[in-house]
Amino acid sequence: MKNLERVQQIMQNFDRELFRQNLIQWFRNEQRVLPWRENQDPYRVWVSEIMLQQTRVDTVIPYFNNFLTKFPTLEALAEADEQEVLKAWEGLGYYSRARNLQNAVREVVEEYQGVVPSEPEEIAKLKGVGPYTKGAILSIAYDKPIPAVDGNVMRVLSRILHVEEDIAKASTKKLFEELITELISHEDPSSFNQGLMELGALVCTPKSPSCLLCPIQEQCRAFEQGIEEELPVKSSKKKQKKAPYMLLLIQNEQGEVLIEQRPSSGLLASLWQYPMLPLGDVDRESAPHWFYGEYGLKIELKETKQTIKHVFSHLIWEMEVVTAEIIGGELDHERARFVTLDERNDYPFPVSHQKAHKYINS
DNA sequence: GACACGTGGGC
DNA sequence: TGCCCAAGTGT
Repeated sequence: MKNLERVQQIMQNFDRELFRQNLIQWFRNEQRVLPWRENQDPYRVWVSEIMLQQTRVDTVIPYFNNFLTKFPTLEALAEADEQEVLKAWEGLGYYSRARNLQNAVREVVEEYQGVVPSEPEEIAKLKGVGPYTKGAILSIAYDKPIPAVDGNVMRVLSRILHVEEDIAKASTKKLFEELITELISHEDPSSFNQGLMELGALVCTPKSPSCLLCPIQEQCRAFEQGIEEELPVKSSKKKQKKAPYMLLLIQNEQGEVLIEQRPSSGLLASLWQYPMLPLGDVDRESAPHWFYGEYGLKIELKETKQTIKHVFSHLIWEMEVVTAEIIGGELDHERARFVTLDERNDYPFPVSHQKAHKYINS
């Protein structure tokens, strides 16, 4: 069935105006006080929407406040060093968001005279601004009736309208965008979009939704049938692959520790870490030889500490932490350097390697 | 369409 | 413990 046809089928006998009124009224009364809701500044809305991608509100709040203090304007962010931006993002995860945001902000400053574009076609070209973020910024900052479909919206609407399509599929997201296009309030698209998300966050939660408190209860098809817990339908993801490493803690005579910068693309791009070698590629016995070839330093393995386990969304690192002593050679590596423990604090580290900090002798 | 891309919290 | 999740995007 074509989407348009499916949309008509779903929307049959659904009172859109009642839905809009109840949702918007509820949002105006019940919305949380959040730092990015102080005003409609497109820059603030933009930063918040990027940070909130796949990330909880409670986690984002302190990062948002710190980020806006360090980079209060588009211009301030455009002029900042990338490393400084990554440091402000340290611990938030999905670090390409930070680099894409800064790139896009630089483009707005250079190509749009520092004004965040209010046209869908223009804002959609910016790096890191996908269909969701486009709709969120345009509706919240510019009051434009554009859909902003995230996980909340799909969950809430799948229940209210009884949609059984798998929300893990991209095609289902398109279906919801078309549904929202039919449903969205043109009077207050900002409260409508935010209301849908707020409802998903506060009432129509993934587990044990609070249907008795729901402003849309009388219109909810899932509640009517008592199947709210069965929706939305979502196919499960596969589990992570394990990747074993040896992580090396190496200090020179001054007590400085060896760190290196990760490649500028891929996992944890441009962040810093302790040298780490993939076990399996290299075994424990040949590790010093491998290390000499890579870094130009002759080392001797000393003490084996604990193994750090770090779970990512798609893989698991198991890092055996080993201290090593320098017995010769000279550091010869593009992206590696010795730093004092104080200096180390200025470098953005992924959480996985922050876990190794405590094994350093200081 | 499928997979890479982080982290911390809840049960 | 392990799995699911939380305001997605890029390739």
